Amino acid sequence: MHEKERHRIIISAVQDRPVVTVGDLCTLTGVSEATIRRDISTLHMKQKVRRVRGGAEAITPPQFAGLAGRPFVVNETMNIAAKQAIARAAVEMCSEGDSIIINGGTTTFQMVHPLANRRMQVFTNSFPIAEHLLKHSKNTIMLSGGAIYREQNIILSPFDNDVTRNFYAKRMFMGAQGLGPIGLMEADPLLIQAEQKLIGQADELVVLVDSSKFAQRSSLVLCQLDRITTVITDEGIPDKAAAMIEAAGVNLIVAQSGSVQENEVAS
Amino acid sequence: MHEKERHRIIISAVQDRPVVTVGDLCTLTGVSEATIRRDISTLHMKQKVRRVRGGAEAITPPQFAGLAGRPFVVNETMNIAAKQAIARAAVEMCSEGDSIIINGGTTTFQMVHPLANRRMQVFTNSFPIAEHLLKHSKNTIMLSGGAIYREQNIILSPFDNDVTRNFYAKRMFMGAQGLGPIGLMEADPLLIQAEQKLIGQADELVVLVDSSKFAQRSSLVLCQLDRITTVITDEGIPDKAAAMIEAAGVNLIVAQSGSVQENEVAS
DNA sequence: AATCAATTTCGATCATTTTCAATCATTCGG
DNA sequence: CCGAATGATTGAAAATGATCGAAATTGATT
Repeated sequence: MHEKERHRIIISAVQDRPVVTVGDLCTLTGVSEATIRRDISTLHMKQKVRRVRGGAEAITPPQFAGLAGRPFVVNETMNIAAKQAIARAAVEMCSEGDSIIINGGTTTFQMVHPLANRRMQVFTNSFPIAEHLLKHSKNTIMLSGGAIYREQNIILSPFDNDVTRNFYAKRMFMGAQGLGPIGLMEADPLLIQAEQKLIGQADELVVLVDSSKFAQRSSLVLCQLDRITTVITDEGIPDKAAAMIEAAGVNLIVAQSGSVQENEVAS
Repeated sequence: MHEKERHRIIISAVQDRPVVTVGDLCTLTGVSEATIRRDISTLHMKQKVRRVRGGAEAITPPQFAGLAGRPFVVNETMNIAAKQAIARAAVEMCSEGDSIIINGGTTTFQMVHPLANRRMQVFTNSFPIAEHLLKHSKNTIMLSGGAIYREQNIILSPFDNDVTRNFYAKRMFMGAQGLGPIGLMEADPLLIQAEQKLIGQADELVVLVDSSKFAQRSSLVLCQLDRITTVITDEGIPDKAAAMIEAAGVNLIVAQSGSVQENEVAS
């Protein structure tokens, strides 16, 4: 077995498991411990693996624990105020007891706080949203089934999910990557897939986008403008975009991020 | 067991209970108390856990206000050692990369800690299990869809769930309320429903019951003995029960909760 | 409430085992 | 034959487990 081959094996092995021992790699490659140690040493120099006592581990810090499943990675501190105002306006559209669908995303996640006092039926494909509502509210939570995608923080199934198909709601709330004359745009194909499974399960489609999204362009178009019932955004929306939305016959709600709205509870 | 692995297990363990004792961690990892203390000490330095007398606790204050969605409230501090030993034996049945199904329950929940070091495919109907594994392991998590029942902490759908139906696994692990000559018994109809949806999706059915369960009787029979492949229990099992199980042609594994471990081989 | 005894837990130390790094001999390919 | 890579050996370093006295907790009694 050649050196390069062993290196590939070692790099591949540390991906699969948190740590690989020298002994493991010996049986895996069939060479002596001394050689494995030399390999680990050179790979450590090349920053390909991290050398630890007893073997090697992946270079990625073992802090993944906070990364996945957490609400959202250091939650885009930008626009957080606008997102919260938008989310609050979205929740205010709903009455007690309503059934709604919330598609996963950083903006829609902000809905969990105003939802804390409600008692509604919430269907979502977002693990963090379900988790938060489960722990901090009395809403009924329904979850779509499937694999949990750590990066996007959504649950998605390659199969048709009858739970999804049988759940009908008054409104579906979703975010997006961009919103333009072409329609609603998304960047991640996985998100597209998730969203398209849910669209059509609700009477109204409500889109939550902060005003920066009107400048964004993305290659993937999710649906056309006239499929949208309502757009909720913040005060920064350009006049042109507002005109475009209203021209398409879509309701436009501009959430006041600054101060007074109705009464509010901080959760 | 490697140092890093132990650290992961410790970090994982402090998540679901206010404090973990040194003894718990010993049985969980199979090393001596001295080593556990040293580990806690280093993790304390790294701000990963807080060191307290008797063991360790999570660095985050016990702010968990939500009553539901919590792993399992104060549920049975009793038998916790036996349950952990049983769960550990269950995980040791599996190899890296295996696909398994874990049915929700207090005993099966203990499988999350030994699973922290694994990279397997885990399908579950338990929100707490999914949450823990998502945050503290690199396993692939698949979740069944449906409503989240707060009391039982499981996800259940009134509809047929194609995700469930399409997921096939080598083994399914489940707990139970009781195990007698009549078969496997459960107390809650909701759990029966959830379990019956999953049985049949795996080649082997492994039942995790601590020895107190052999005395329990319940009105609802889930399945007959011969449907079970393996029973894992603790040393307290009555001879009569052991005879009954083996007479039915079911494998019986008695997990040693206290001390002795066999040698262990990764991979 | 205060004190004392009994139990548990901790920290330090030391012996044992495991792992490492350096050295040297051997093999392999040119 | 040379040089690079590998394997083996050995003393050093590190990790682990066990032991024991000290400190803390518990709870029982006065």
